Amino acid sequence: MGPLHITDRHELSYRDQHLDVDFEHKTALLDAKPLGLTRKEYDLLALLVQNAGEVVTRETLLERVWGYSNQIRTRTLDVHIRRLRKKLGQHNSAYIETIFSVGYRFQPFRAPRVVQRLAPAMALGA
Amino acid sequence: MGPLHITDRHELSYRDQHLDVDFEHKTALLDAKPLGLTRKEYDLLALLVQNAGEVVTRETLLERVWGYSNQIRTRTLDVHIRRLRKKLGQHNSAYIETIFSVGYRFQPFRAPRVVQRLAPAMALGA
DNA sequence: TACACCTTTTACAAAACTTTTACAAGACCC
DNA sequence: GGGTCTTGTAAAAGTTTTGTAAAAGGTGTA
Repeated sequence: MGPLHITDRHELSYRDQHLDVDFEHKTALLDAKPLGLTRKEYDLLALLVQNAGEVVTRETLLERVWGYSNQIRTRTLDVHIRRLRKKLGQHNSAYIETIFSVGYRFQPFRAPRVVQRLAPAMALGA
Repeated sequence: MGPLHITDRHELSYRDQHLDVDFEHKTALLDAKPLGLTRKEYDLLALLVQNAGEVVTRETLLERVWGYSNQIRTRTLDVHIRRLRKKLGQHNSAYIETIFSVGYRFQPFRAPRVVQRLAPAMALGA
């Protein structure tokens, strides 16, 4: 049906302290209660969650969730992001970050923020 | 002998005791915390860092980061340098040198040399 | 058809970012 | 020191991107 085929990672679900996304059944729970996402909202959240910790560009989102080729000017992504955040309630801003002029990034709840660990310094006097 | 060995090669990242620049993800960490650079700030820092130890002329910076041809009079480079330095915090002046009338130079962090005093010079009230 | 629900667009507000402006401060040369 | 050019800085102005509410459009179903 949808233009979306998520196979980047083969996780069956995502779970953290508050959010629970079941990729098999395409459902999402927040604090154990159904989020009641629409199709597009779910697709959007799923794509972000499956790339948790990494920026997903607007272009990618529009292509994978909407099937839009580039160069299409629309605000529908913004509107869906807004509704997603609304349904995520208190945690919304912690979950979905805006990367200005690039896209959005889903951050796991209270996740370690460091993408790449600092290696033990090669410092002389360390 | 610095931690960085850049010639013409495309390094994936730069790293020293405090600063960590990921050219792939276009992110920068200072003491393991995201630096929160804007696009232009990142581009500017990246270009300087990729030429660490060498002077990058104003002309080059304006051309590569801004796409400005020569002979354009603008202060935007200065302003961006200032904001970069601000975000680099304490280490800013050590990191970004001004080469008067020429340009700027990024210098890899060097651990402050421990001065070996022969006498027990812990004289605070000197 | 009428209705309920979902999606997209529209129009404007707000926020983020960039550039310019104006002047202060510093560097260089005589 | 005085003159001149360059850089530093703060703030204003300008531009672009994102947020938001509401309306309009679309789809499926009873």
